[in-house]
Amino acid sequence: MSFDSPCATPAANARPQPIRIHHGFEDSMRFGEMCAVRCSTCALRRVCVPEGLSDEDARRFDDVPRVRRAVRRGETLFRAGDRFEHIYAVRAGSFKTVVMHPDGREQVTGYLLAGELLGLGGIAAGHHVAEAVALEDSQVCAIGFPGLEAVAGQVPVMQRQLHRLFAAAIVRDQSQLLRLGTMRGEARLASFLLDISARLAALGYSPRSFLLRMTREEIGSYLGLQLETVSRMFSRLQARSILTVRQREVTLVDTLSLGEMANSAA
Amino acid sequence: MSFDSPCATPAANARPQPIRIHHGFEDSMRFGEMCAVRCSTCALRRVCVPEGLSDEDARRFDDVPRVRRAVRRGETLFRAGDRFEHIYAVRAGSFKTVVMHPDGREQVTGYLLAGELLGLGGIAAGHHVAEAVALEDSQVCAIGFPGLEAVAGQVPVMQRQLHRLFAAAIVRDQSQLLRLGTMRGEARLASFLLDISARLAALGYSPRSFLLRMTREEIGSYLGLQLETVSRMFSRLQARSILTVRQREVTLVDTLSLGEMANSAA
DNA sequence: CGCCCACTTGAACACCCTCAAAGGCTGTGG
DNA sequence: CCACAGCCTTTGAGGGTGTTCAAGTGGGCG
Repeated sequence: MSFDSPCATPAANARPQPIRIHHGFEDSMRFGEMCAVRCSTCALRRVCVPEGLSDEDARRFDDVPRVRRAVRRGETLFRAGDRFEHIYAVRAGSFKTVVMHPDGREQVTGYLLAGELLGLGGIAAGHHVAEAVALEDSQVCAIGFPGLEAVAGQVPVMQRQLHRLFAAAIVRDQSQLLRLGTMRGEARLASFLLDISARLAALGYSPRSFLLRMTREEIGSYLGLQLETVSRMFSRLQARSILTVRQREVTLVDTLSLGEMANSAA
Repeated sequence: MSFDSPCATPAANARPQPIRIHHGFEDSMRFGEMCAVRCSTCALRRVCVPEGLSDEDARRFDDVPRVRRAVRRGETLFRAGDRFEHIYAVRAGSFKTVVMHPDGREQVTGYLLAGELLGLGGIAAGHHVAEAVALEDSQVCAIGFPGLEAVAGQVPVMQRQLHRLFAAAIVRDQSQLLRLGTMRGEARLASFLLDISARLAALGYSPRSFLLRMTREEIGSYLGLQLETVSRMFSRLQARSILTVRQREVTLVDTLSLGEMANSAA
């Protein structure tokens, strides 16, 4: 987990290698490779970086040590107990975060898409408490946290953005708590699908048809259900013509009914 | 929700009024009253404020606009939709945070004790998403967030502490997600009680015997259970001599068994 | 004292889990 | 290219946990 790639020096620039990453990023890189990058040319700039940075501030932000890193599907970005040094911005692909129970059971606590931040919880104790696993071939920006803090201290608008992203993580967790605490299985799934749909839409993808990157078991863990229950719910929703499922490909048909289910008391 | 109390000018100091606040703080104040305070004399300093501040930094921190405020039991500190302006540090007493569902149901998402921060999620959207309600007569420090950010930008150790407190909120939420996602009702209650016990111990209170400040209904909402189920679980644990309950007064007897329950798969 | 609210306890039922079996998809190696 | 293994997914049946509805008790406060 150390950044010893020959490419990881701040001055170096990515030398693209023709390996396709999903989600249509124009540039690509070898897996395991890590390259210095600049945010000013990043497609996700409007998600990560605050609007209206002055040229000088933007330059200062680009000076934060930061490397891009490709993570293959199933690989872990960090594990519980790893020393906290970086936060990670998902650049392409998707991740799950998993918390381990003392007895070995796992709980999926997060499902992260492009533009979202990973690993923030690690600041509390100086080491990560969760594990982050790529759900597909993905890319992240690893941002050295001390450097980021230093810049945030000098550029108020950066600091504000950092805090907003912290808060966004808290709000995400809270809405997940709402799901687990008050909803029936069916409503949890409906709400989960609508949430993903909205987040994909915000990234410019189709909110109607998408590929789930988690297995039934992972979705179940995330929603506090068993994998069989998740499967049954999908079948039931399809039988009611509310959506169509084929393996992990979901197409929302009746978004209104889905919304009612997510918000209904029963 | 504006700070227009005559006492709320930065220079003024508290004029104690003999109203008792639980949890044994030496100084007290009238309810609804808001007074400027300094952290350097606060009993919770070691929880809120980082260790080893230089004198100069400590002075700068004390300059952050900040007022103490007494909140009577049942009163709300902020509501969902309120503009986000302050974060609140619990000084004495306890709070719950509640998220409202579109259909009117409520979900208790947090149970906050002295030294913990309230309202952080509001930064994300500029307004609060949850509601905070005092569970007993309590006191908070209301800290103007822009001012806090300004000081954090100048004093790295303050900034680090702020981030740590952010992260602590995330970690708290994650462990609650673990509870709701993987545990049976009984294990949830056991884990909840142990969590409270540990947090009270950290504040110097007895970890063995304490007063729950939430009703069965609120505990149930927090744990994703019905109030009847919570009541039954308490009765069952008492029948097994693992604890004793009388209304809201709980005494943990067999902490080992409680821990096993919280960590067991079944 | 009496009201109200919180809490307790019981019984029937619903939801979801557990166990089990079978079919489908994917990737690997022959 | 096919065969096979392994995992993911679906579906069924039965049982357990927690919910819902209902009634009754107890404590706190006016």
